[in-house]
Amino acid sequence: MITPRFDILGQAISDASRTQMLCELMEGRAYTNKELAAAAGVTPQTASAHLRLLQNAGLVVAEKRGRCVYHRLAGAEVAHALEQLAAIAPADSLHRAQQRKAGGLAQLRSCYDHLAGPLAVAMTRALLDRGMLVEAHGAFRAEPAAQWLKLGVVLPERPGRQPFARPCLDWTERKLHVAGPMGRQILDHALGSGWVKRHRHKRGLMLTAPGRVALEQILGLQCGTLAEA
Amino acid sequence: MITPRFDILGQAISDASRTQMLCELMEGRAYTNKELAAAAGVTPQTASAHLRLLQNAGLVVAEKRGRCVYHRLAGAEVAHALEQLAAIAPADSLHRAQQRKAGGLAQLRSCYDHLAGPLAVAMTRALLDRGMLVEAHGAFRAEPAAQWLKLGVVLPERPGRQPFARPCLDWTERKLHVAGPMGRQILDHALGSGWVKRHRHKRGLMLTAPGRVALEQILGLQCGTLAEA
DNA sequence: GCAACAGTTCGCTGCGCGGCGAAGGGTTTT
DNA sequence: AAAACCCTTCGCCGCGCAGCGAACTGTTGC
Repeated sequence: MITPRFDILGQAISDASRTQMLCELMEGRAYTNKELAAAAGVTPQTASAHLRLLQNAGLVVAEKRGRCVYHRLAGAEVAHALEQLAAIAPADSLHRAQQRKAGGLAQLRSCYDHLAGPLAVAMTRALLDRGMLVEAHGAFRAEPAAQWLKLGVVLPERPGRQPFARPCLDWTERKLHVAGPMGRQILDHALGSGWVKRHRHKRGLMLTAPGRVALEQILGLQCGTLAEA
Repeated sequence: MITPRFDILGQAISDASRTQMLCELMEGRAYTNKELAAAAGVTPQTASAHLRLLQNAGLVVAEKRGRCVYHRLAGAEVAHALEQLAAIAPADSLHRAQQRKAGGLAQLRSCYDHLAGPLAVAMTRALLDRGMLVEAHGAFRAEPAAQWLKLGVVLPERPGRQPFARPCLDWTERKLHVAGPMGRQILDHALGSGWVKRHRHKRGLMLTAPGRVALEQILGLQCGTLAEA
């Protein structure tokens, strides 16, 4: 019988501590063992064992620098597959409720290599409303517009094999936002031009004043209230 | 922290017996407890426990009829997610070698609701070569052609939200073949017109003589040798 | 009614593995 | 050199769970 080794992968994500770590890593940044241990609520030595397992499963890669070891997702395919999985995973209302109570956590965050969170969903909504994006064949097609450059997006000359603007289902909102190369360009540009900044210790991103102005000018987004993260 | 309940899903697919069952179910047919138990190499009572777990995870649904209980995948999303998972799962050469030795097993089979296996890959290859399909944006775009009707495919008037011809990565070959509504239409037509038949006890599909002729006429496929499954 | 069969429930055993404390490399700082 | 720090390895405990045999329910066929 034809059986891909689901079990290795499945075993890797079958544990609550490991899924916590993976969710943390979905931010796209590299994390140390200690950080991930704290995120999962276990001791460093336990986290170490988990990370080795994730490494063996090919989900995570490690890079040693000085006395620290930085862990990150093995690649975009891994992030993509985890997204897909999250899409069919049972939504647990308990978690969502408690994260709302925690106070607008993660209004804006990064999802491996692109923006996510309610604000990213709103941006996508605006792009669709303005006709800059068109949903077709389960993908986003980008229409030529001068606004794209203002968002830091350079449209490709000809369609590539991979989707340029891939829809990604937001974990919290269960709504689509822009991933793929376009999503990456937008995130890069937003970070580079200071529209958003990474929180120092908390997870997630922060929309700056210039960013708020830019999004309002370019997309007509009223995100003043959204930025109170 | 935002954590979808990966763990429930992960636990469901973390066991080798359960993954065996899931792979069996990926054929798209409904199976009894006993059949799945045999496929996984465990006793019926063990399989029963596994199936209840898969049911709770929302991956499988059961339907009682007479004294038999028929189990099937919960839906196309589940099949799709499992495909994605298989794409990043480590390919174990051991299994592939032993299945080759077993004698051309699964030259043609069904992958939930569409054709898969080497022959399906060859068909897709032919469709691409003839320009009936074009790969773009990570999806297949269908070009109008009279041949489509001969394959039982009715092209949609306008692009839908979901991809009409979705590429699906074959587990064994690691090559693309056609899934999505188009894939389903092709499988339905192939079964309806007697081009392929389901094996009585073995897994997989069988290409019939009329089917071989049809594929050669329509797509120029020389699949005489491929059909020896 | 009885036998045969599909499926489930129960109780038990044994392995696997998540978790931590203690101890052992390495690296950076004082 | 010593202290502080990050990470890992080792050994141990305890839970969870896969697996089976035995027994039970429900359905089909004689």
